[in-house]
Amino acid sequence: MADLVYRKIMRDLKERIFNQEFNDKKLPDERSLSESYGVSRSSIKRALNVMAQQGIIFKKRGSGTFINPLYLKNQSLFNYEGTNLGVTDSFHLDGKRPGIKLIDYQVIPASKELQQDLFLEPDDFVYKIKRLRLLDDEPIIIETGYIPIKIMPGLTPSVVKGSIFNYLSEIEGKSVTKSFMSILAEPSNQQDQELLGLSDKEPVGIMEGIFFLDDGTPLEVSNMRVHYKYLKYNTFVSLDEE
Amino acid sequence: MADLVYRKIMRDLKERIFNQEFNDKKLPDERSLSESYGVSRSSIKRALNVMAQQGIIFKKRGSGTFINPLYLKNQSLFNYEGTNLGVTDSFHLDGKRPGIKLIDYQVIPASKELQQDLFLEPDDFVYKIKRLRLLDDEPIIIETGYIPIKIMPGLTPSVVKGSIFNYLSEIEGKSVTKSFMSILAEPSNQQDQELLGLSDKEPVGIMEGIFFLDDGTPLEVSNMRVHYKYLKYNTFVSLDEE
DNA sequence: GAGTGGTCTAGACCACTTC
DNA sequence: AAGTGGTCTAGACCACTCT
Repeated sequence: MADLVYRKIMRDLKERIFNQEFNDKKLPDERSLSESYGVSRSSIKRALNVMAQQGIIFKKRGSGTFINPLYLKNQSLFNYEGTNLGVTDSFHLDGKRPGIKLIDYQVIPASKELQQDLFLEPDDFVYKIKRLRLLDDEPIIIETGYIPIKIMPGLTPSVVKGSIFNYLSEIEGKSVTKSFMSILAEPSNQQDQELLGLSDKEPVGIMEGIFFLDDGTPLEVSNMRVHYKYLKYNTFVSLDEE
Repeated sequence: MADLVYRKIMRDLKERIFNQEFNDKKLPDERSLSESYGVSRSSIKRALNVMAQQGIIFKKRGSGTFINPLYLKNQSLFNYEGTNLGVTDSFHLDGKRPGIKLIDYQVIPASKELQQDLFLEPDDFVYKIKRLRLLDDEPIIIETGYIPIKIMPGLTPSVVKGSIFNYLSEIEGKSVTKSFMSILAEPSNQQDQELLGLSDKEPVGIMEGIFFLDDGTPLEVSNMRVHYKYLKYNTFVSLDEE
């Protein structure tokens, strides 16, 4: 995976950009890069395309390829890219210690809506998993997730106290790489206020969506009510399609 | 632009998917598609890659290419993709009539922070444009934007009452295709409550970020305080890099 | 006109899944 | 072993920018 030609070139170019090797903010043209790396122009293009999509560089037909000055000044922004899929993963920030408190865990019949979203039959069952996520013992997210039992028949309360996505990839070799998400905000309700320690004037952010396995199977419907101070969704949007 | 081979194929495949032509949720293999469309396999791959990135299909090495069932059931979701760049554009929803009320419009020296974000010199000036955006006369967004005068020397109050991005593309032939955005939420302040008609328990969503021209020039720093009922940011996230 | 990125082709070979 | 997607190459030709 990591030894693909175009990935090696990406890594190297990022490194060189970081080291200010191209001080006029302009990269060498594709044909030169192709020659100096000893690879085809297509592979160079592929590397550059991915980097352009990540916002690291801009390509301008007829004149060249340029470094996004923001990337130099604020590289940390670019680490949020593609953004938080797993939640445990995205909040390791600031050296704080993440924690999970299990609030509710049961197996229930899938509702109509869950049947739709997870592509289940009327007699299928799902785990309902409600957890409180903490950062240095401070509660920040109330997370309610629904996972079909037929996808994870071996799910146990002890697994649920950790990262389900990590369990999936380490133990079952399945990986979660795609999701639909909606992000919105609401006044906090009483439960939010109790569990997250909010006043009645403080809101929650809501991230709800569906997570998919890499083969397209919908894995989980998730609803996260986030302490508003911890809701920050960073994204780089490109309207090109490729 | 619209007559590229891989785009034609994308359009046609989407059409055929929509018409349920592939009722087993499986697309023909790439080599067959290549032959039946009379194009190279690379062009097929390109079309399929873009569609996979959009979440319309899933590719599974060794077994085939499959339609995301959510796309069939809920195609509307996929129209939000890449998501709101221009703001006027993204709120035409529901047949409501968008409006703009100009609150403040002046030219000021660029602050340190603006100099950083917009790559300006210490003696550069920016327009400060504060507008209230309406939907059917109901206020929904307080938008404060900063644009360097040297990029748009001809900006006038009358332009500012409409879509600046449309003006740019129609009159000056420049297009805005990329942005960094952060999305968060906060309790509303007094001005939010007055302008957006909120109670003190109702929050605002905040979308702040930088818009870029397609050549990489930063065009605008924008801060939008959104009535919480209208904040809904939909996104399809893929952790693959391409 | 020279330089640079964009699109497309044709084909070799690899990696994974399924039978 | 056959089928299917993934990576990579080499090269042709087009479209835009610069001067």
